[in-house]
Amino acid sequence: MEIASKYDPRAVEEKWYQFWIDKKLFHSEPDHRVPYTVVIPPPNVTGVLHMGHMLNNTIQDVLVRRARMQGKNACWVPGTDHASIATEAKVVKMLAERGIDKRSLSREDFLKYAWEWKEEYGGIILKQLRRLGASCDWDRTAFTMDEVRYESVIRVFVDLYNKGLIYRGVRMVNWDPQALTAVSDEEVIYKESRSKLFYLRYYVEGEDRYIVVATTRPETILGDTAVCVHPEDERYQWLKGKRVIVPGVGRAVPVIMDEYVDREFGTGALKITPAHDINDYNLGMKYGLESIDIFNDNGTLNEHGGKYAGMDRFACRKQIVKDLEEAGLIEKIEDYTNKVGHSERTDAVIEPKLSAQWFFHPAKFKNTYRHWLENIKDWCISRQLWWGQRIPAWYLDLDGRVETIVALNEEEALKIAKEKYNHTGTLRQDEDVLDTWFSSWLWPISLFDGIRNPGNPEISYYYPTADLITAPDIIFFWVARMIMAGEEYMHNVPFRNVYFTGIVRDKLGRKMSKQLGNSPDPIELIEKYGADGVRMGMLLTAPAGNDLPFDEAICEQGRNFSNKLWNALRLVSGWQVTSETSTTSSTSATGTDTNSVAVQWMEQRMAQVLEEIEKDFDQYRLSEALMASYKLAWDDFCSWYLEMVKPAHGTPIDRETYDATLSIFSRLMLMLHPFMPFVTEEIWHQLETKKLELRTKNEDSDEHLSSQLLALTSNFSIMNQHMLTSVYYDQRLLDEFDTAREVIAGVRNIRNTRGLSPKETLSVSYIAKDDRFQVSRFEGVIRKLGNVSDITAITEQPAGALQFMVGTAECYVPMSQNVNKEEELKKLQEDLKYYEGFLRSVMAKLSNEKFVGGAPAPVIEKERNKQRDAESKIAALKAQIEALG
RNA sequence: GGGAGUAUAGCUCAGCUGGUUCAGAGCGCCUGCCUUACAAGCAGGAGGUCACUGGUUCGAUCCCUGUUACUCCCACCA
Repeated sequence: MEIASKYDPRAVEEKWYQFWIDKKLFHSEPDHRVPYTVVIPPPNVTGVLHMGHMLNNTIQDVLVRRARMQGKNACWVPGTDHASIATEAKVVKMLAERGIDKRSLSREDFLKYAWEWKEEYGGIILKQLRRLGASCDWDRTAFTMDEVRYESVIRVFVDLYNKGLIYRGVRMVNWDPQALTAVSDEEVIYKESRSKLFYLRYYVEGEDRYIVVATTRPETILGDTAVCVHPEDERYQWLKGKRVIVPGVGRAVPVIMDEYVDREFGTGALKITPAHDINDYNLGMKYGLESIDIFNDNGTLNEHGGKYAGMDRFACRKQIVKDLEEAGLIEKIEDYTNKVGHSERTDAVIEPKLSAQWFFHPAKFKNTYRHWLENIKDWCISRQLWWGQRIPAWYLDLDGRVETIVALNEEEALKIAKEKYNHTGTLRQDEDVLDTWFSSWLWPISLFDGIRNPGNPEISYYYPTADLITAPDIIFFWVARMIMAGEEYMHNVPFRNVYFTGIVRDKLGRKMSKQLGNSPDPIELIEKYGADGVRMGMLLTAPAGNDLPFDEAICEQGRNFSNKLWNALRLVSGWQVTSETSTTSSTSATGTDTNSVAVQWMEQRMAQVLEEIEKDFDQYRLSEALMASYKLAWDDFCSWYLEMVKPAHGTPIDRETYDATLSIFSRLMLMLHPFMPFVTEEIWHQLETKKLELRTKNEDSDEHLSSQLLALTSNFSIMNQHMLTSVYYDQRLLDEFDTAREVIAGVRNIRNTRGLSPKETLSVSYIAKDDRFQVSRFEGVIRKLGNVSDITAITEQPAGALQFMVGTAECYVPMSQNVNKEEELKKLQEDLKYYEGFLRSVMAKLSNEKFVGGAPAPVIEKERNKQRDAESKIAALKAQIEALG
């Protein structure tokens, strides 16, 4: 048996992933089984794998693999998102690097470049997922802009338009001056920032008096069309009906009065710039104010900026402040902290801007999502980009007015134009594309072609999906909208459960991000610790819903665990098996009795843990389930079971125990497989091969048959074996083992503290106070693992022995040499003190009449038991102290 | 400004309907070991006023009041 002592994940992982792919084990087709569907939250097509994806996809894979092993028809559909803003930005950048200006290209040429880019870099993230072991059905890989998804989006747009849920209108939108597009409210992130509050003087027209107005954005005075005060504000009553001069601009604007103004803030006077602030816009509408847009799309000042035209908005702010100061129009400047909206995608400061956009009106879903969407607002779904689904709206200029035609394609649009307006010329299609979320909200439906082809066998079978695993920060972007689409088009929500993962943070609690550079490269981690190790690291730090402070050390723990399993395989593989059957074997005193009780115990223990794990999975407590499996494998199986049945050096193991061991080991691999797919597949195969070799060898079957069987085994995979289910287990046997374990630990502790060699055989005697102390079944185990020659029940405590307690039983280890009286006494005294204190607290309860009167009988009985146990321990300790002293 | 959550060992977290799974786990730490599967290992061990305060109760980590600290979501007052 030449097996390396260090497990090498690399070759194993490559081999088995290819095997799974070759055998098409991830592929799913509708059949008679119960479906278990998961759709991947599609990552950006341009993205690379980061730790958030690792977590998210590991969880999905665990659930999918487990469901598959439970006999469900598991279907995990992968795909990517076209991410219009992010991708278009990257393509623009790439073109710029090649010296090409986007504006010099036609839409078609630009899209050609974009597709090229997508083909080249688009697959990366999905390839990386393979390294993680993700068992996605790659044959179903989708893209939000592929034919099915593109058409689905267009159909939905047309349909919603016809239902009156989509409209085009001029509204104040969040403008991203870097990406040059509108973004939705959800895509604006407000960040606290230190800024200044400028107090500006607005002189009253034709008078020397002035009013002071506070603003954080002095450059917007160029677009001022009014000043507003509270109608009941005593300070400003004299301004009623007057006009004031916008400082530095010279324009006279009216003073209006509205309750909107907060009298406490600033000076209680507010300047109104309807084109550049949503609240000002509303006031402008109310009072019929003029709206002066002073910005170009890229955030520079336009012709309304006068001498500032062409300047960037922030440069302009500086300059205008300087100019106003020189003109004596600034009263004062204060430091001020406020929140400034930034674009989620580009981080540019958002500029409120008036423009014509398309909106989706979700009011009809208000009741359904009251708890999520208290203040539901219309969703701006158009984006001023080329990369994405182009809005299927065509415009027709008819004698000065514009008619809008929404249709599936140009041909349809032309037909409508002809029928409705008797127009036969060309039409102008809307230049904008749809928000990416407008395609992702259809994902669970469009993946199965349920939009274009309602009621098809796939959508009927796979929808609704089982679990959606996603991050909580896209509840509004994505989850809520998917539910809306599901109800609108499938009359059913798209998933049964939503599992919200935590946010991956670094050790300092900071969110992992590219800018901070605090995110490890997942692929490097996999190279270092193996995919199984990294998966385990992710899962152990991620109790459901919590943020996970990621620490590489836990991947190391995962790697070590793989190695531990690997070495257990090495051990078991090396054992020689007796040719005779176990019943006639009489190899040693600690032989088959010990082994058979060991097997019994391990079986019970597995059943017990299996029950735990099932409960954990029911509650999606994956890290608990993994931890329970980890302890079962490491502590119970390796540290206890294997040590119990391990044959003495150079001696063989009996056949029955060996078979049982292989079987237990193999089943352990099944339990662990969803968490650690690679190492378990490898070990499982080796174990199955071993089993088969053994069987065919022993039964004298012909070699041809056995090689055929072997070939067959090599075609099997652990991943579609049947997952174990919990069965009845014998709690009493488990309890007895725990007693034996404590005896062994007691003996080992004595060795450790007294510096005795593990090779020196000791003997143990005990005084049991009641039948809770049962060691007969596990005597052989105690002998073997404690290196104890004999275990004797006695009634009198022996002289010159060291002592420890297991429950209420006193255990003694007679010493040949003299024991250190001082030290032993000290130990005993400490114990005595503890139990006396314990007894006091118990007695305090029992002598409290209110307790005895008020507590239920079982509780009182428990207290009485505590009292009895404590008293007997105290008596025993006193006797020992007496004997020593 | 509105709402929600969290606070338990050095770290990350379990702890179901108040009382023996009530003070736990993993990692880390300490001590001793290369015991022929594994030093990526083996054996043993130490660590906590369950944030602070008051209350309910025979009894509180658990229920209630308040305080403090942190986190998240929503709104966005110039």
